[in-house]
Parts: sequence; C-alpha cells; structure tokens
Amino acid sequence: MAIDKQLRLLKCIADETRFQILMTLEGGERCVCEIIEELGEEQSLISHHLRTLRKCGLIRRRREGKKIMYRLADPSILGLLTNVEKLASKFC
Amino acid sequence: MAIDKQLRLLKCIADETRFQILMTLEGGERCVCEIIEELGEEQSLISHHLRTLRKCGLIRRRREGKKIMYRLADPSILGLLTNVEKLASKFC
DNA sequence: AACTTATATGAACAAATATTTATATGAAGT
DNA sequence: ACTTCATATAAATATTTGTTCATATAAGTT
Repeated sequence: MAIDKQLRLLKCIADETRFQILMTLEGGERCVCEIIEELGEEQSLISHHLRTLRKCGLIRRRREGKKIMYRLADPSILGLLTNVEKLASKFC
Repeated sequence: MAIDKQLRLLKCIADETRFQILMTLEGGERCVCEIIEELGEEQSLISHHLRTLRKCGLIRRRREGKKIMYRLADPSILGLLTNVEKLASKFC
C-alpha cells in the first residue's frame, strides 16, 4: 500500500496551530473569528492553516452570512487525536 | 493538558523515512543494516532517523555483537499506524 | 596491534514549512 | 454606491527539518 496519504494526513496534523484548531473543533462548529480568538493568533495565520486542513479533507466549511463556519469532516478524527494523546503520555 | 508531547510524537511519525522504519519494525526486531537495505537509503540517513525515533521513545535498541538491533518500544504503536491508515484512506 | 564491519555523530548544506505583510474578495449594512 | 466586517490569498521572509559528507567509535577478526 502507498503511504502517501498517511503521510499527508500526519503532516497535516503534526503542527501546533493545526492541532489546536482541530481540538477547538472537537467542541463543534466554529467560525474563523472564534478560532482566532481562542488560539490568539493572527487572522492570516489561522486562515492559512484552515486551508491546509481543508485541503487534506479533515475539515469542512459553510457560509453563514458574513461568517464562515468550520467543522470536523468526521467524528472519527476525534478518535485519532485521542489515540495520539494516549501514546504520547505513554512515551514521549 | 499540554500538547507538546502529542506534537513531538506526531512530528516524529510524520516523516516518510521514519514512518517506513516503523513499518519495517512491525515485522519484529531488525538490525540497522537490514533497515538500510529494506529502505534503500544511506546508512547515515537511517542512523539519524533511528536516533530521532529513539529520542521520542518509539523504538528501543540493544547490542548483539557488532550489530545493533532495533525494535518498537511497544505494540500499541501498531495501533496508531493502523488508525492513521484508516483515516487516511477515508479522507486524504 | 592493525584491520574490517556496523553504526553513530557533528557540521554544512538543501529543502520544506510556517509566519508575516500587504492586499483582495465577498456579504451585509447605511 | 460606499463602508465595514469577516475571511482569503499571494508574495516575501523566517524558521524548522531533512540530507549529505566527512569522520568517529566500538566490537569482532586476522
């Protein structure tokens, strides 16, 4: 089996900002401004990372008036984050 | 909870060479020369990546005469790789 | 003791990735 | 139509990460 997809997924998650965005979205749909506020980062930075996550298929968006709402593409993503958390506390 | 450990783990796995090394070790203990041969990469490159994996706690080693044998630190690492594979085929 | 085999390491270099800055777009309100 | 608010994007820059090259170490061999 080709590991390209696995690596794309991993590289996408293996960044602090993106990881935090995913964690924020665990709590449900959020608009960009809420994510910006929660992470305390530049608008542009967040926007770039949202794009990366979206290109990887991990998140989806929809427009709601002026705002754009982001959500996890699938709840199974939570499982992965949990798995990572478990292993991380076990080793690293 | 601090996400430093999670990120260290993810960054450690999110590299093609290291990911492949882990996959090789799924088959059990291997010496460095076997890993080098299997991946078809430079000795020095593999050595650097083994070190990274080891510093992260994902693999262990022991000396056996002239050779040094590497193995996964824990079978639960397999579970993570499997999890990643599933999600990757679902999205990315 | 000198030599070979197996592996590790440091420093230089290259490539990939993230961040910032400046600007654009698109919807809503006036 | 003009302005504002929310978000996106491109280009420039900075930072991180991976790779190569040259050399070191450590065990076994002759």
